[in-house]
Amino acid sequence: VDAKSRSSPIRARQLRAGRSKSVRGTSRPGIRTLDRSYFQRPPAVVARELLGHLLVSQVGRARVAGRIVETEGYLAEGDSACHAARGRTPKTEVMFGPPGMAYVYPIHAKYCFNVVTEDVDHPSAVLIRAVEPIEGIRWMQRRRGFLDVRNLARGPARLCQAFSIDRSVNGLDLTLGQTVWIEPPSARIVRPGDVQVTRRVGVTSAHELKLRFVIAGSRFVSDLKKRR
DNA sequence: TATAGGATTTGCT
DNA sequence: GCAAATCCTATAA
Repeated sequence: VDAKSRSSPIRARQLRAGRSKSVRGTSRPGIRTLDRSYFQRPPAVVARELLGHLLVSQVGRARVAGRIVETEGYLAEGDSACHAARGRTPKTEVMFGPPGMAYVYPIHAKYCFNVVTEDVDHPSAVLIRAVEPIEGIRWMQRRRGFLDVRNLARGPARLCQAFSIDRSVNGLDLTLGQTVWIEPPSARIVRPGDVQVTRRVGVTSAHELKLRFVIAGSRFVSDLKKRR
């Protein structure tokens, strides 16, 4: 890792991702990733549209995938619950960069996975809170230590454990289709009427904002209490 | 160096 | 329903 990449976590991650391409060989012609313009939109829009998309991770031979059923938006302005609201720090650095990058942060000895949205210096993101396991369930069960499919990726930290997402994924370019990426829905399109909008889970401020999006009726959402 | 608190999860009552 | 577990980050001293 040279001096330039050391000064930029994002660049460093890109370099690592580029190197891993030949090692892991996860980039295949068949993979359809979302391009940067998809993420270059307001977090509430991206959060809503990501429902039904496929979150994929591939580490070595372990490929796991799940249908996104719950997301939350975090705004660049007027949102005290957004980490970037406290300013630009090493932790929030990635949010201030280009859209389409992974923002992974540690909390309570666990991790949460976000996608950076909007433009540079406009720090917003979408938290992926839950997916419905679709592929690689055996890998998820091994990583989680639980067999119950319903609890494999129900909740942001559980999801990260099942998908093997940790701090090394922070700053990863999700448009590359390497290690972790998101694919458009192949079937079961989510209709507007199937989307439920509620207050966010767990935040200790900005309770008034309704930025949580769930596929109504899904058994795989993280918070089973009826929120408004 | 110390401390408080967090976009959580789990197990026990 | 409640509280412990667990550890990183930011802030203050």
